[in-house]
Amino acid sequence: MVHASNERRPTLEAVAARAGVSRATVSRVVNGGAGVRGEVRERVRRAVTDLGYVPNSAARSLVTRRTGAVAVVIAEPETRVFADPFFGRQLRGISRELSAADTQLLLLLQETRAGHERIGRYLSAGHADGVLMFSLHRDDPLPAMAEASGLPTVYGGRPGWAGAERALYVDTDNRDGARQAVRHLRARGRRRIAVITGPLDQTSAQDRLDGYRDALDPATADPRLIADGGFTAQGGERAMAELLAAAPDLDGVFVCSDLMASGALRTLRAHGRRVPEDVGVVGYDDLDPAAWTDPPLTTVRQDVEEMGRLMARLLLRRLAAGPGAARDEPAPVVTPATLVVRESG
Amino acid sequence: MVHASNERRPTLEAVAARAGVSRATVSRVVNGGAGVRGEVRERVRRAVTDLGYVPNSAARSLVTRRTGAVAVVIAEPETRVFADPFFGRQLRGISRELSAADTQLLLLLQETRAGHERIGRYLSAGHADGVLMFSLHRDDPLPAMAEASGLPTVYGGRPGWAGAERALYVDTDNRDGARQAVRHLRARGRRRIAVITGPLDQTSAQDRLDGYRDALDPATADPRLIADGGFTAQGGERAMAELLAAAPDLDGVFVCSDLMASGALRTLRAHGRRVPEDVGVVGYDDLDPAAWTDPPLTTVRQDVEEMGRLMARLLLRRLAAGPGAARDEPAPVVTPATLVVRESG
DNA sequence: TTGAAAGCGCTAACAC
DNA sequence: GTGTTAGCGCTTTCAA
Repeated sequence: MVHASNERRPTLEAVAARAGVSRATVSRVVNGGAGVRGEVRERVRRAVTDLGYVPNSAARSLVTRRTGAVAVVIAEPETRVFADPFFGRQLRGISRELSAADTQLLLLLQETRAGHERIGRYLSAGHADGVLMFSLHRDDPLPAMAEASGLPTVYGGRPGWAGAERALYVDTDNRDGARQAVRHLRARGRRRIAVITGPLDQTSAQDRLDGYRDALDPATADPRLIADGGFTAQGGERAMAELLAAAPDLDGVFVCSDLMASGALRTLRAHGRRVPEDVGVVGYDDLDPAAWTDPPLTTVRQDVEEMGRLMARLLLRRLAAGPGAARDEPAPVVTPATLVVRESG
Repeated sequence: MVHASNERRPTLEAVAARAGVSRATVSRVVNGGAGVRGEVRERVRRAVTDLGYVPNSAARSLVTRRTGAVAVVIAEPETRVFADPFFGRQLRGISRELSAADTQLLLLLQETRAGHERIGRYLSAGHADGVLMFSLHRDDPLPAMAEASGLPTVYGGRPGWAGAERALYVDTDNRDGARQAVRHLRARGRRRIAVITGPLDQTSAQDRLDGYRDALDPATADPRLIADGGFTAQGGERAMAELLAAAPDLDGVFVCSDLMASGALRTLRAHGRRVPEDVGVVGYDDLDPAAWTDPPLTTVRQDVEEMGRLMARLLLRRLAAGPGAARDEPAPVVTPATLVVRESG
């Protein structure tokens, strides 16, 4: 049944009238039908279908204090969100897990600098039951918004800001992944290994840099071998150019995301450096770009979709437990990283 | 002021008590403060701040029948959404326009085949005041969901399904853009011009194919010169390979999206065809990939972000007008397409 | 198993 | 200007 936009949608009342029962009974049927005689239940169901009744969510959540929705807040400028397959993959994992639990995903984009204000209000206004946030920077105002809203929150990536000790999060072992990457380059005989990092106010970027340092031969450490690529393809392109200028003799580079690595490969080709003959390249993520690059990228695999799934699962568990449940409290999860050897290094 | 998750958020009542006024007065202040004495207004504002009061949206929209939110429904598998910069750009335009109107953007992803059911329910449940949809296919069930919800809806791209005559939409002149592309190739002396299309159950893809046919020398038309690239980079790669196999003598190709063109260029390079010397390539979109390709891509520019803006503006106008307002009814918008000549063809 | 009634937090007449 | 009051559509005791 279709409703013109100017006629009001049917209410419980209307369904009740049509089925010849009370509102309470209709409500029971709509919410599963427990404790209602089979025959009556069928009658009500028919009335619901006939009228095209859909419960009004505002009314419902006013009394239940539940919305059945989870907000995913994205702070990055949308350009990055939609350019980096990382976000899409993580979101897919989240989306799959939430819809399995019949929970709606609300994607909130913060596009202006002051946009976190709006997002804070939105969360505090009770539009969602919980919050998922990822790719946060050190002084991001969003965690405070989530905190103020009082909503259960799960972070993607270990939080780096002060006071986040008790925060719930899902991350991979970035430091270990980076170590594997650099050890691999060394094992292949590379002696002068550079790194292209992400923005260092993100823990994932910092952790990978730390791992690089861990695995490097201390004798070869050199600040000129470090450049920030900002986790974008163009940034990777530029950072690679900077590295080549500052250290023309480099023979290996660990690039902290596949997207940046695709940019770095472009620069290397433009400069006439052969990969892997002249320079060995290892990326990070093992997402689409990795398989497509020329040559195919050796990289560190993290299961991004699974991380999204885990984030959602953690949050759903928190929500199911209720606010007071101290026992069976979920804990942060750190997933492993694995080196995937292809042809670039 | 921060609220622990187990204590209830303050209500109007609480603010009223603290400020020593009635709920109605607080409500007035919260909604702009018209008709309230300055002194009282200040007192109330202080109470609001002290208590960290944020209006409960469920209660509010229950009575106002407004949510202050607009749903953007995305039907494509998320992989495509997050791989094609087209979506991101359009979304950015939408996002900018909506936030200027203090309207929240809700991104709804349909990830399972049956996901439209959930989305239909969500829309009908009154979570949003209006709907934005784009990139629809001919037999997509989503428009029917929007229709059934009774919410004002604006489409991105001319609707192709039956009964959409009165639908409101924003599009570019795809057919004309395609004509420009092909005419350009012909003007550069190309005689055997192929086309890589999008999925032909989308009007944008069909219109571009029609434009290709319009501008082609009828004598050179040949079904072997047409391949479907599905609007993905991998699809473009594959389609280009098919074309080269079926028509090795082709000397030009019009690729109906930049993303597919990036794939096509890879294939051409792999097959040893020089661009533009051996084969001229023209893309469509003029988004990021165009500038990055090697060689830089000649393409047809459409202002995707502006199209997003226009979609939002159209919807907001509809919403402001109210359901009954027949006069000043907004009409579909078709924006122009312009050829941007670079080096690929 | 079903119904009556209270009330979630807010806005909007209407009265003062 | 400000307060009183009646719902918005739903769930949920509590009685029957």
